[in-house]
Amino acid sequence: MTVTNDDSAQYLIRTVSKRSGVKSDLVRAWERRYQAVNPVRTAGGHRVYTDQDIARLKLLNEATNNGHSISQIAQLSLDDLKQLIKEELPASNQESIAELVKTTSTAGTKDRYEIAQAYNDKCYAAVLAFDAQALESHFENAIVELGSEAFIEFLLSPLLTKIGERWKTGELRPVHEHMTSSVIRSLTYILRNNNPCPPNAPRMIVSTPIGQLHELGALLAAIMAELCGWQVTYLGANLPAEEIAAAVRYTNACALTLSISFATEDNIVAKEIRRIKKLIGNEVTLIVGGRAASHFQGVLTEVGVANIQGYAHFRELLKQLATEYRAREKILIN
Amino acid sequence: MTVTNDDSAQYLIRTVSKRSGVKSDLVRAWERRYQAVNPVRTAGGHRVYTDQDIARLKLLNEATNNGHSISQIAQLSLDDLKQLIKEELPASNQESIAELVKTTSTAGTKDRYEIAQAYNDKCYAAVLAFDAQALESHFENAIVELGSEAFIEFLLSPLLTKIGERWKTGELRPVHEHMTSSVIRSLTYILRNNNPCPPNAPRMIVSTPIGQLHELGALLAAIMAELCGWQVTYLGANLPAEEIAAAVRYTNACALTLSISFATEDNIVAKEIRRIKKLIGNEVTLIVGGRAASHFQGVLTEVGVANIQGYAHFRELLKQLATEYRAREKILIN
DNA sequence: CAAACTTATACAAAACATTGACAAAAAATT
DNA sequence: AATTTTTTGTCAATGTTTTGTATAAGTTTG
Repeated sequence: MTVTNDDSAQYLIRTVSKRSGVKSDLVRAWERRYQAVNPVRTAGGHRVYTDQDIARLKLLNEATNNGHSISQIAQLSLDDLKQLIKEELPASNQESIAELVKTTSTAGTKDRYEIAQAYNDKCYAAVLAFDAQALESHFENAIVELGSEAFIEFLLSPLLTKIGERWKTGELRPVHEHMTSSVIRSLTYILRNNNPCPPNAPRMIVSTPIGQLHELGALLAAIMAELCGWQVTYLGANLPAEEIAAAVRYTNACALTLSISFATEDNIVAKEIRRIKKLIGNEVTLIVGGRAASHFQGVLTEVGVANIQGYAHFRELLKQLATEYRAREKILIN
Repeated sequence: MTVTNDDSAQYLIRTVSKRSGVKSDLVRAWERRYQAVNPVRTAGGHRVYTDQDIARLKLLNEATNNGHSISQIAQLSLDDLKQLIKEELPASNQESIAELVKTTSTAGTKDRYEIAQAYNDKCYAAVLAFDAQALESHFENAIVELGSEAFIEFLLSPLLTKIGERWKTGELRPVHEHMTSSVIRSLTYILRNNNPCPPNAPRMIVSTPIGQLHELGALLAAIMAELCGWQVTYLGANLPAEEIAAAVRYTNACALTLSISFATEDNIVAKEIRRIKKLIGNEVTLIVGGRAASHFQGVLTEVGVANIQGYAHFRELLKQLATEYRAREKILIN
């Protein structure tokens, strides 16, 4: 959440002073005498500071209050300053420092997978404990730390698979899945804002056919599609063929993704898929995925639908289709 | 996200000034000096603004009142501005300023109602056109302009009622409701962050009994409860009694709210309510509301549940129960 | 035509910059 | 221990920039 974007927010000296606790005059003196900060200037000459500068001054202030002489520490790096404070204050107000450390700690690509693994354990524990707040909090941190792509590939996708398995063994109840869906649904807001959808994005509908009550797979599909540059309308689970087809019509979608995660012995799902295919026609690409999709292989091949095989496959398909449809759009315009 | 849709541009500078709290002259100055907004012009040269512009100016006003210099923030995106305001709020002795801002820049309740009315029309049009993006955008702007409370009371609540009615007449299809639910679900993230839940908030589960597929009412209840200081776990629609009761147990919730918006002739709902009541016992307060709740008046009185009568009633009950449970908590601690 | 909008220019208060000075505290030297 | 020197926070004087507001003269709108 506390994403420090160097370009986005810049502050004048008054604000910096308020936030860092160092008086304006002193900020200037520290700059003049020891180059403690290097603010850029406006056309008129006013100093303009970044979030990092504020963090720096905050730490410098704390260090000087602890007895360090400003001339000696003014030019230290942010990390060195954090180290300094950490050693000095073992017990007291560490929240602010903890936050500062968090904002600047950048994960190397190497340990991303391990980080995701750790989050995975924490998140699953939160699901098991039915702690929605903890789950949301872990997700938020993970998105910041891993980035949207890695978040989905290394955390969300495996986690949902795990939940699906544990649900079958009876370790988790349906409510666990409902609660998780609810949390993930509200997360889509963050993910969407991290990756704003391009202007000419192709449209997609994501849902679940009637009888399929599990929406985690569909949610994952929707999030992935948005990250691959689609403009997704997510409808939730358990919708009859006519409704899904109506949504496709209304939005002029060029693709429809259905998630099937539960194998039923009746042939309702097969019937629904046939009806949907008939209603949307051949112009709209129908994609079917999910844990139990292969159980209905017969129908899928019958109506000519590729069965999605895992994360990478879906991603590839999404990107390929997106470029394809964008190209077609261009031709139509010209 | 921040698609400036020229079609929706419609306000002249006088209206913009009133709604945003920024004087007309200043609006023009901010545009001239810093390109804070880019209104379209009429044939004659008059500026025409969008809802987004209003939201933008409102945020800019708040930020400058918080000490940010207009030249530094004028070109930030809407999201960055929201972020900025959010970061400022937890800072310590700013209450006085925040209050001043509230009292000076907030539209009166009369104006608010009218503003909400305008948004209501736009939002309903977006629902009818099945335009999820437009709907979300309108909601976001409305939250900035009206504040969370008024947003719910004057916009969300009437809108959902309207949707329910139109659904019955056949003007809207079930998909419309699903799409709307989806948008509102992702909105809960904003609303939750606007009103962070207090540390000792009593817990509540919100859901819909089996057979009740409409979740709009439940969503509204969940959002309202969160704004009244509850820590809500939202489970979505159509859950069997055992699952709901399990969620209550897991979370140690002291209240359970069920929404019933569709009157069925079978007695499944009545049965489910009886079972739920039995499972959760008398320690947990059961609240039942929704358009069709009165249809089941018999069961409700039988198990001793108050039937919610409208927005104000529910709000009162929520606040009263919250203080009650917090008091009980205190006694248990001492 | 009147009300509201436009541009352009002007103006003053608040905030910022620079320079230089000053005194208390800390450190070094005698 | 006493004295000198350095460090460091604060302040004052003076000029510039930023920013909200105001005025004047012309144009658009209903």
